[in-house]
Amino acid sequence: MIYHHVALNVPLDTLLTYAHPEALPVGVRVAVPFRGKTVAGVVWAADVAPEVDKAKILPVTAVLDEWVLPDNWRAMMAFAARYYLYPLGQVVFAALPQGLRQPKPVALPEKPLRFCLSEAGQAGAAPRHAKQAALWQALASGSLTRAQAKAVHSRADALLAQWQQQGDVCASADAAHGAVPPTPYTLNADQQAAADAVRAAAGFAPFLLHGITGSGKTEVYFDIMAKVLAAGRQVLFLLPEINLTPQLLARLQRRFPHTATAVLHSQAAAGARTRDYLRALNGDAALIVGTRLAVFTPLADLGLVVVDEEHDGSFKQDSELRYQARDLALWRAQQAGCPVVLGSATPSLESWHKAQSGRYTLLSLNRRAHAAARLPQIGLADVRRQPLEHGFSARALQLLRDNYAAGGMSLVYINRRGFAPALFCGDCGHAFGCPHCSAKMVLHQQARQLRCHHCDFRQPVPHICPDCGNQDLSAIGHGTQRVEAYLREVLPGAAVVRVDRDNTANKQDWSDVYARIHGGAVDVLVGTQMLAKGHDFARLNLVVVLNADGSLYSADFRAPERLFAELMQVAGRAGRADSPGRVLVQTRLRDHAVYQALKAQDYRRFADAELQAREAMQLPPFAYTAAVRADAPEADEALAFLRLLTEEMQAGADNGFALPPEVSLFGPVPMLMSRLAGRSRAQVFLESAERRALHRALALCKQLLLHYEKTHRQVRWVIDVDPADM
DNA sequence: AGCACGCCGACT
DNA sequence: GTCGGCGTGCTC
Repeated sequence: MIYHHVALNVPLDTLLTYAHPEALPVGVRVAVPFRGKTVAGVVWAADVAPEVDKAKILPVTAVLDEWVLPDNWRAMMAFAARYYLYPLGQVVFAALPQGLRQPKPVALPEKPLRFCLSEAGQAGAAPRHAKQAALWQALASGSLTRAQAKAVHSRADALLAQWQQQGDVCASADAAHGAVPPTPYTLNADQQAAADAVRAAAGFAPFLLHGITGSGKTEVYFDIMAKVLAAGRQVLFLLPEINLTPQLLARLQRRFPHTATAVLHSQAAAGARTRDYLRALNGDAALIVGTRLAVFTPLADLGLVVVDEEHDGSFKQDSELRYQARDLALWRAQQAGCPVVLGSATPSLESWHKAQSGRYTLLSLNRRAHAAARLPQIGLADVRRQPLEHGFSARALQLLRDNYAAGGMSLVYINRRGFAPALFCGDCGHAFGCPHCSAKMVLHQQARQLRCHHCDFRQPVPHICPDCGNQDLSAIGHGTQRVEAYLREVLPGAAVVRVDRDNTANKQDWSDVYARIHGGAVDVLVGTQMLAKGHDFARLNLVVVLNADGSLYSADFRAPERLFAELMQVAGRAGRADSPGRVLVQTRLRDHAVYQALKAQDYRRFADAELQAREAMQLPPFAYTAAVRADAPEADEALAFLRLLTEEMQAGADNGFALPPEVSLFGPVPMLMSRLAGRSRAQVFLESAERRALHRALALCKQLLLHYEKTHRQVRWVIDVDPADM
């Protein structure tokens, strides 16, 4: 019997050992018995010396597949497990699509047939019928898969069969790489320089593409991708969920019509995801486009990585395996020895710092791609001493009225759902908090409910104060619903549409609203973050931002960075076509660096000032950080649990758990939201200028956590490496 | 994570 | 006497 280490989907830090008559290839999926059930596993090592009693070792039930997960993919899994201190088996299963997590065989998808014109076909004449001629033309310019042909002509199946029989069309069963047509547009000088720099790169080469909104980053990506695809290599293209729209996919399809494309994101159907995953593994897909989870796709021959909107928070997974897809994408590019392009109008300070210090090559697009499109004018309304009408300054109202009168479309941006963010007793000051969280309940007028936006607890709106019996309860502050109601009042006749999670829960709702906006049937949009990203609204020429300051009062040092990126993005919604837009931001902190840089639309100024402050405080990117978080049902229980850990590490005595001298430890402290969904929460912060020292400290933390969790079974804990927020 | 094993209170 | 509470430990 040969012994094998097998990775299973269990929270164990060791691999389990199984026996098989012959040595199995590493990376092959197997079915194995585990606790009386049959589960899937991935062979990690063959011919190992068993560390456990041989009598306990069970035989492999079945070898599932004829293909294996490649070595470079397994190396990434091992890296992620080490870096994020997460059990290897669970990393492996987090990286597999649902269809490969079950102990069932899965065959590689058949190589899609590609159709092209035969010599006879090329010599012959195109059909007269216009639609048929279009398909014929498409076949003449390069090979098409069945699906691609169908996109050109709905009855492509029958036509292909007919033409094949006539000998005009032939089919072949390979080539993920069809012909890459020449670039259909002309890059401007900045775009060309950026594309040339990446095209000239050999081996691992990281680039930061900083391009203002509308500067045409996508055309630069496409131009670079064209070269790599034409060379027959694979491209991994990552983007935030919100940007992975049918519009973008259609654009890719138009630009690379003959390239086999895999689309990987959480919304994709399970079967399609497994199929695309395996096509990428097998080299049958050349372009792999997707959200953060696509970074785990096994790839046969990676030649380029692109991360669009690299600053976007959605690249960080905030549960289970807490990975940062942008960082893993860089690791993959390094492993594959290929260029990686990170693109953004407002890069993360981590990436900007690396570009400034020369570790990344900075590429800048400083002009809007369409010369006619001018940058929006951004103004600040100081609302410190102004009386506000339902949250609006007089200037904001005037702009909205004028724009409506002139037939423009406006966006009122407010980062609060609901009617009012809080309900108070006018007499005794009682505030209605969530019974399960340390947060105020939000008033939802239409639903006649108080709702907690953190745990979704709901209760009917009370009419009397539970403390003093007073009936004078007042709603404080403004949410989207209240703003919407007020705008209908002051702009009679205007079509006011609210877009937030409450009324746009599903895709259908959104596409309905989207269609109305594009049909020109909307005068004023009221919305939250949902509206900030991804979509262009041609008529939109005025953006009013209410009450943006909130996050700047928070203790999170990344709040200004995020607010700046968010406001730049919202501002970019205004006037993207041919008329310059106007933006008015209401603030009580007009002198804050965020607003001054926003007004000047000067990312560099903001980033450089912010980096100076970060350096002075020894915060990221000048230090590496990690958080150890715990939660438990009882108040202070999480705090007490983490104290066990920190006391051991700071005891001074050499108990084997002493904190390395290069690492600073802060806490434990209750989390900002100290109670969530009925559990108390606390965290410890670790920080070091040296990554290795930080990881040594985390390894000690993990040992202690595994030890103490045995006697504190109600406590749950997580280690978050490079946490995104505090 | 699950799931079985085990050692103490309230029931037939 | 037993049924079952969930503390403890293990999974190849």
